Amino acid sequence: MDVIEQYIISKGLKPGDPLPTEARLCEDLGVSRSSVREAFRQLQALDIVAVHQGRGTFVSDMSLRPLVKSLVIRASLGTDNFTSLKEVVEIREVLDVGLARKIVESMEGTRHEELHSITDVMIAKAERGESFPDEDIAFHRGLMQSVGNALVEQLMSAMWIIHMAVLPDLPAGDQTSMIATARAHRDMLLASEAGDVEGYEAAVDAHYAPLLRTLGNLPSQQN
Amino acid sequence: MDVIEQYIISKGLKPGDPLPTEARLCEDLGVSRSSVREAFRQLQALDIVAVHQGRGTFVSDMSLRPLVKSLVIRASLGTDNFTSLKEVVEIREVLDVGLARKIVESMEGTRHEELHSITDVMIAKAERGESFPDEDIAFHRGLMQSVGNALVEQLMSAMWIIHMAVLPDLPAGDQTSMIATARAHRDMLLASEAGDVEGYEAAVDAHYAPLLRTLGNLPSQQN
DNA sequence: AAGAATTTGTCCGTATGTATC
DNA sequence: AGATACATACGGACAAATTCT
Repeated sequence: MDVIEQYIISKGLKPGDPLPTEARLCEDLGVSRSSVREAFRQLQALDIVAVHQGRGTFVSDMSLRPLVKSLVIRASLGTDNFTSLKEVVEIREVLDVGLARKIVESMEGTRHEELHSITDVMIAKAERGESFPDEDIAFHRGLMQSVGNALVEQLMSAMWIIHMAVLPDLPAGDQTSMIATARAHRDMLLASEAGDVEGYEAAVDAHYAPLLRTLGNLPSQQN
Repeated sequence: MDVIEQYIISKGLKPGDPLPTEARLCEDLGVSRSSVREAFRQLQALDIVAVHQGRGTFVSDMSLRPLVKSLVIRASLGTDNFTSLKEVVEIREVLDVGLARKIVESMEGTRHEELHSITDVMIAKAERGESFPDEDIAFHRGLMQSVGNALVEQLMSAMWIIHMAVLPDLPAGDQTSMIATARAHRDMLLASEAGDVEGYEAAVDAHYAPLLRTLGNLPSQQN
């Protein structure tokens, strides 16, 4: 495994570049095919390489999918499922709050039509009693994009995916909370465009409040 | 792999619990040793299971070590190494800023002697021109502990380990920056104990300023 | 369009190193 | 010290998928 890693780094390979075949590596490294395959499997699990039957093995894009898988399982195993989920939601909130200044700084004075239409759809759906997971993730992704940090973006998306994987159904609970959540999104957008950091932080609070209240009160459940 | 995951989840196994032996799984699932081993290798890479020769395979603690490995390689491959590293440092900063209110809230009115002695050592070392990586990680870990979110703690530690793995040497650069960084740590602590959120945020800024300046100005380098 | 070549997926059998009792 | 249980490693064979001729 380490040898292959060093190979990728030393050759400066980029995602998509092909790696030597299993047979080739057996010769070069003087090990059996099983060993090469087990090494590739580990790198595959980390999304460092991608293996395709009949084609070969390639450098992958090293996404945060492994993190998601690991944390989803972890959340499914905690004494009560909601402590783990609460930690994930808190990270989401910490990222939103921690990026407040950067986001407001880069959004101030602009107007993002696509984000506005997303929040409009959110509020409309909430008033009809529908949930809006797709709009939710799209909104947060859009906000994060403005800071120009790919890792932050992926981390936020990862936490959101974990969130939905552990608790697929309700994003908030009753319709009152859903409408409040939808409006909080709009308030976040408006505050950022207005350059109002405090307003943005308050909206983030309002955004997570109903969810955290639900998680705090909910009893434990077995899976 | 999925079958084993489901096995862990359905049986509600906790870290340390033993899994069936490879031979056993071969029979139960009707597959060969190689397949079982390759599945275990993937789960091992994700730190979901731990394999011990001569003893067996056990549920592991699902740490964020896989994330570290993945991001270290990613950072070693970016067009210039410092864009990746800068993203990691920015996440550290976002976590510190995003946790400001929670930290100050839980620290206000208390006095953490061990954290004070850490910052004292930091400042002393900085004035002697020595770096202080151990004290640095210990300090941030100690602060994070007060919020009672294990995931946040691990995420912060992971980012710090990546940081040091990619840039093992200088934490800041010249001695002036090092002293400023050391003092910023003390200011973070004092502000949190005084319940001063704005002061805490300012100290966080001062803490990361020299580092981000260095990263922003440094030219790219090959590994 | 058919067949050959390449490459990964799976399986089997055997021998070896390691930990536990 | 010996026996047992278990993972590690190797080599060979065939199947399945993809690509090339």
